[in-house]
Amino acid sequence: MDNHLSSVKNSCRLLKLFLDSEKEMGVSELSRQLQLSKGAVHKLLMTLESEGFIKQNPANKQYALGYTLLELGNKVIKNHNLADFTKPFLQRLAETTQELVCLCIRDQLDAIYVEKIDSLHPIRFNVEAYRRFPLYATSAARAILAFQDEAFIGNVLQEKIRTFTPYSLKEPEEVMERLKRIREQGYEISSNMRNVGVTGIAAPIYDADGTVNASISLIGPTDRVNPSLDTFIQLVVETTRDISFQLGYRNK
Amino acid sequence: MDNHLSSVKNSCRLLKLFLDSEKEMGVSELSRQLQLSKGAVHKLLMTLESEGFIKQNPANKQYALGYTLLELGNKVIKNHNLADFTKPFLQRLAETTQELVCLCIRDQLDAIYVEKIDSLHPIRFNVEAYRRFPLYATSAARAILAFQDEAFIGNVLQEKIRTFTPYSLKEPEEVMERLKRIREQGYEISSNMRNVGVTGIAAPIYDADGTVNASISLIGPTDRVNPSLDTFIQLVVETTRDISFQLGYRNK
DNA sequence: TTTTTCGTTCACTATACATGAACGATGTTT
DNA sequence: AAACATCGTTCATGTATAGTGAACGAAAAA
Repeated sequence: MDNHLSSVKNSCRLLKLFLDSEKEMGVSELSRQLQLSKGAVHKLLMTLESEGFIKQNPANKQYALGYTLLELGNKVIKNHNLADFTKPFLQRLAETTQELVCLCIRDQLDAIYVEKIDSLHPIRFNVEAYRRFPLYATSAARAILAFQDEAFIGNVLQEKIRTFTPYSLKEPEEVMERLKRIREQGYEISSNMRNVGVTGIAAPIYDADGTVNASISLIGPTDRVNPSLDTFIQLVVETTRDISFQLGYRNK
Repeated sequence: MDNHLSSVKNSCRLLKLFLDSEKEMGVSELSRQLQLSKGAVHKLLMTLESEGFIKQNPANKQYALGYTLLELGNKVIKNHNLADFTKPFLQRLAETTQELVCLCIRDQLDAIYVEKIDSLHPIRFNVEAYRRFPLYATSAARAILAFQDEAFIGNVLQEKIRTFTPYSLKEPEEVMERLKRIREQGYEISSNMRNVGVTGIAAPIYDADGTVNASISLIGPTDRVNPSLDTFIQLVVETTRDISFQLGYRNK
């Protein structure tokens, strides 16, 4: 808060408000949520609109996100060569297992699915790509979190833990225990924690220097995943091992 | 420039610089391009980074776009229901023609492809989605531009015209003439103007109130498009007519 | 080694920003 | 229809803040 540009910070916060809103928003609503005067919000919007970051609907004077953000977001993926690089591996894994396969990365204190191959089963589970979620929440995320240093894990777990189902992990200690098991066995498997009836299998991707900032996970209905559990685990682990090797990681 | 927030404007300009850069950028380079002091740029970057809009590579201290922009960009598509709505129409058109089919929209003074179905031919042409380009540059864009009011068209054509091939339109008068023909025949067809050896066929989508802000285009190698030209034109025009009708547009 | 260029920090002053009230327009309630 | 509420937008004002430019150590280039 100290050496930050307040109006820039406000504009960032304003833009992010649209992430959790399904509709357009007006000056008054934004000013309430940001706790800023209407005049200030209006000026923010005018500036952002002139740069294409915001778009006003002439019909109802309400505001929405602008297409320049689409350009910028697309550029982020392009810059992220890990997604390109791992795509063939994901495709092969998806083909042999016929289940949803995702590439998950860490960004700051959050996890994001940046690539996925959908299952072709008529009954299939889906995840939301490009949207942040907590690093303790899914198997893919925990497969990354497990290999961060202690201080970082402490940081993540000190915020109030969000639960998604009655089976979600609730206490930091539960998560810590799970992370320990992930480190021991090299992969994570969990059911019902993010969505009931859904099982995920995930394993970490190592960089050349041995750090973990990404993982691959296989996600599907528990009924269908369980019968092939051992094969699926092996396939996921092998895939991440291959990728890590290609990235220059050499397990002693 | 008057009632705009300068630091917000600077931050927007800074972010956009990354669109035309293939690599990460440092404080000095950004400060040169923005004509701002290094100190100011550094403070901008610190603020943007704290909000996830920018990411610093610890290895070389260079900066790149952050994943929050990925979230925001994705939200823009979700909000844009025209893309969802037209997708089935696009898919049908792509299936019958086996060529690249795109949905193009207008945003301010630019055009953007917001949806596309790739051709399955081994030899196929591709376009860059989610990236702005001038409204006079492609058949899809001109199919939109032709139906804007005169003042707007004048605005677009008064900026220096960018050419992409030796066959691109160079003079405002040439464009105007072409737009007239589009209005007369209801569709646009052009070859070699954006890419040599490529032909595009495009027709406008009308809103319920009769305004045009989107178009559909079929794009492919001239050798393959020409033999079926008349059928393709008819199919494109019919598709846009169907969509316009569904949107509530009633041609007298 | 020397020299340049880098990212980062800091004190300082002009100025640009957030405020809060007032405006007309729009839409809701009585 | 009339009264009311709420909307987006505008504006003058005083203060907090943004941009400057020099100085720093670190890292690369010569």
